[in-house]
Amino acid sequence: MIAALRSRLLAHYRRTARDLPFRRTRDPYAIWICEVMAQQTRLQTVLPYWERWMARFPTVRALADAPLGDVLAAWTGLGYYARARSLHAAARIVVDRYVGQLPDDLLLLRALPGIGDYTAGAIASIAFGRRVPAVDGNVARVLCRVFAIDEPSDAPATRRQLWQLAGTLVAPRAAGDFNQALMELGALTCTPRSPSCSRCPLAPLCTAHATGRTAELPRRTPRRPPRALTIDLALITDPRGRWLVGKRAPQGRYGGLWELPELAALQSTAAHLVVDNTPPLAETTHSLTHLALRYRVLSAHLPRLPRAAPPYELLRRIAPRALTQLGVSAATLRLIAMLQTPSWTTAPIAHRSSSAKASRKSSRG
DNA sequence: GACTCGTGGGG
DNA sequence: TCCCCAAGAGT
Repeated sequence: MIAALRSRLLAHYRRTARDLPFRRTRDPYAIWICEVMAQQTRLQTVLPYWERWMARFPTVRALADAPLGDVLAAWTGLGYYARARSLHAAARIVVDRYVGQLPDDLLLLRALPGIGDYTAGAIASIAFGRRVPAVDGNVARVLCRVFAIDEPSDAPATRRQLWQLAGTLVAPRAAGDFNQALMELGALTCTPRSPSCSRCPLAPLCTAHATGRTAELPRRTPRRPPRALTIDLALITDPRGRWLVGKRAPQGRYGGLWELPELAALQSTAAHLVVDNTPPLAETTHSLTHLALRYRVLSAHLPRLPRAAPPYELLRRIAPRALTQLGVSAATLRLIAMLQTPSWTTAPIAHRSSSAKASRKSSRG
């Protein structure tokens, strides 16, 4: 069974594997960057970011030497910004402790910030040929179906079981290919809904397929509905057309990124803040996994630059065009575009939601 | 163990 | 339109 699974999977992979740019390198750093970018993010989304990143920060040392602000700017739009902060911190550790060479040991990799069980296994197997498993969402789904695992795939006990199982399956002399093959099978063939069993190399071995249960496996635990949160932002323009912007403290949501300051933060520190009694200049909704944000941009006035106040560690005045070159969130990019686009700002209120496909990809650089 | 942390593609 | 869920990690 194990031998058949390995040989079928590897043969299928070697015949059909996508020609992805990061599969053309064995540079552990390049693979590391790719794996971190791919956390909870589709490969298709990652590709252009990875290409730009490798040109901008070609080596561990280049990354370690760069200011965090440059690193966050390169991450703008990718989400989960703690990944960029961890990557930067880890690069400095690798330079200080390992003379710029990523360690080839699973536990040493696992100890670096931003590298958890999956990423450690992926780097160790793909970049260093170690015989270790790497269980991501794809692998969990494939294994739950092939072995008809009935418990929710994200339950801790199930996850332990899946890692143990994957460990016994990994091909001894082709661990990197084996792990990638399992992931690619989950991404392209054994998909969450309507899997393509007719062209799956594991279908003859798959219990879910044999028993007609591919639709109900893996079992999923229901997700709680997102909490609604309205955040009012201040647009404060000086005579030179610069905007007051804040740099968020490094921890938490959007940590280290720049944005229009939250009204509440300014009110806690600025005595002479005046908020115009007019409709919002722009308004947008922005959905996170567990949060439904609603941003409103209100026109306001402030005679002097206020002290920084949480969640901001810095407040500055800056030209809107320059703001888009700093580390900002996708939501901030969209708000900037709305505030600068005549057809939006001449209307009483500019409305856009994160699901409005027309609002995608503003100008950046 | 339960939460938090982004964004976008696809059904 | 809405919902699901991505080559997860940290607290």
